[in-house]
Amino acid sequence: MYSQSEENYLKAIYHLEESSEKGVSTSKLSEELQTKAASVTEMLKRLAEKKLVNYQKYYGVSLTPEGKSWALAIIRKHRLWEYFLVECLNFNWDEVHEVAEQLEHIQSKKLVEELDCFLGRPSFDPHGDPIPNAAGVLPEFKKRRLSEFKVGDTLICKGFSDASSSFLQFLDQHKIGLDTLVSIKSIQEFDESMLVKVRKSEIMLSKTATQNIFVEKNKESKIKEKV
Amino acid sequence: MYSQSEENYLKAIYHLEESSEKGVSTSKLSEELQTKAASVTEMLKRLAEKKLVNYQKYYGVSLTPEGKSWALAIIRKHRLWEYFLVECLNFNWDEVHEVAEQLEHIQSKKLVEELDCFLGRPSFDPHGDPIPNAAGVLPEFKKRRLSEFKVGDTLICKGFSDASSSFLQFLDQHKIGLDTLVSIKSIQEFDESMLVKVRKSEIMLSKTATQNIFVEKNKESKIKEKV
DNA sequence: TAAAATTTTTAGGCAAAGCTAAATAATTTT
DNA sequence: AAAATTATTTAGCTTTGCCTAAAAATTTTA
Repeated sequence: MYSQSEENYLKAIYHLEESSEKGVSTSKLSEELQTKAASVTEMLKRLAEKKLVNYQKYYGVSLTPEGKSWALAIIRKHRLWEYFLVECLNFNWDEVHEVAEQLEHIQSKKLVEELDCFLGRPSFDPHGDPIPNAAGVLPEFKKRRLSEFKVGDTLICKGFSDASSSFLQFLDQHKIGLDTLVSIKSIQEFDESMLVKVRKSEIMLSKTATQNIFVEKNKESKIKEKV
Repeated sequence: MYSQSEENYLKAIYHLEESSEKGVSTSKLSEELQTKAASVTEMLKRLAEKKLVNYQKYYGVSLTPEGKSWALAIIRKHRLWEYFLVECLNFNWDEVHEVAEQLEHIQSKKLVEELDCFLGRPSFDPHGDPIPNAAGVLPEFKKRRLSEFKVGDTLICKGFSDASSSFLQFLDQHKIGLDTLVSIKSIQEFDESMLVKVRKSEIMLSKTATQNIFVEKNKESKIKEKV
């Protein structure tokens, strides 16, 4: 339907709209996409003709509803593929982006829906970013960091921030990955480090670490609490 | 490394070299790729410069070892993705081609190797076509049709010919799919139809049907025979 | 508020990959 | 063996998406 290049522009505009109050300018886009401003201008004219963006010479650009919904569809694909790569194909979180950039442009409604289903309709990708559903709606609950919880809570790891490879290796060593169960045993007051239980063993996590681990409340553990 | 278009040419040349004794001509290629002969000539010159093909004006084209190995890499990806789509994502055999045409161009060594591993290193795709290994070597044993076997043999379905959708539905109804076990109970002499056992039930298959089902000898059943 | 600085757009090019029409080479027919 | 037919290549044009350099608009600053 649209070219890879056009899709990349839509995605970039979407991300820039999200991450800043002001509108999206030609120069911001050119930096994001690593192209020259002149090329951006040209493309914006083309996208405006296709009614994917509102573009006013010299005054920046915004997505139309059509453009936004297309951007969300690409982001959905990107994040589902990232999830697949980490969950099924043993990729690390810092390796998935490049490949997902390619996979997100594959055109097939059925492919996306079946992949989503195969993966168990995940709500967050391995970086903790929300995955829009087929209708382009983002999950309501926002991502929460392990550092936000208290002693006694049991949580399921649902994502990790882009982090140094040493952090990554640390998690790997302790076999902390997507869907790993973690329960908080104690919290040191002075540095907010946590002693957590993972499977059979107890591990000490610094505040830096707990801020970079995204989690969800464990539904099963709620049941146990009641019993 | 190479563009999608270049890869499609390499693949097309490979297939035409396989399927006919004579060399590959500009017109054959232009028909295969649905482009004009003039465009083919242009591309062949480009591929020759990159040492992917041997090209002699007016006398057709052939792949160099480099070109052949690249073609096999693409075919490997194509068939692995087809296998994935059918096995994991509920695609039917007649739906996979279009999507695999896109997926085969994704560039990532790790992706291909991990996918291969995830799928259990299959030797044949859902159409019964052989999948080259990472070194570009095709599986030795060639595909065999159910119709070639005799009473008492137990076999594993490994592929199905491109067939009518009614054949497809028939197989679906009887839950005959990839890796389904089939054992031959009896063969009618006059029309070579087979009575086969699939799980709990017995099914009658016409010769047309048995010729379109590709199978492999079941290793486990060999063991049972010896016991 | 006018000059300076910055940002954006326009104009003109380039490469990839397709096209049509015309020219040329190869093959077949007479 | 020449003519006719068919296949292939060349030449010139189109679109996409990028580039540089120059021009124009906007914003900042003095």
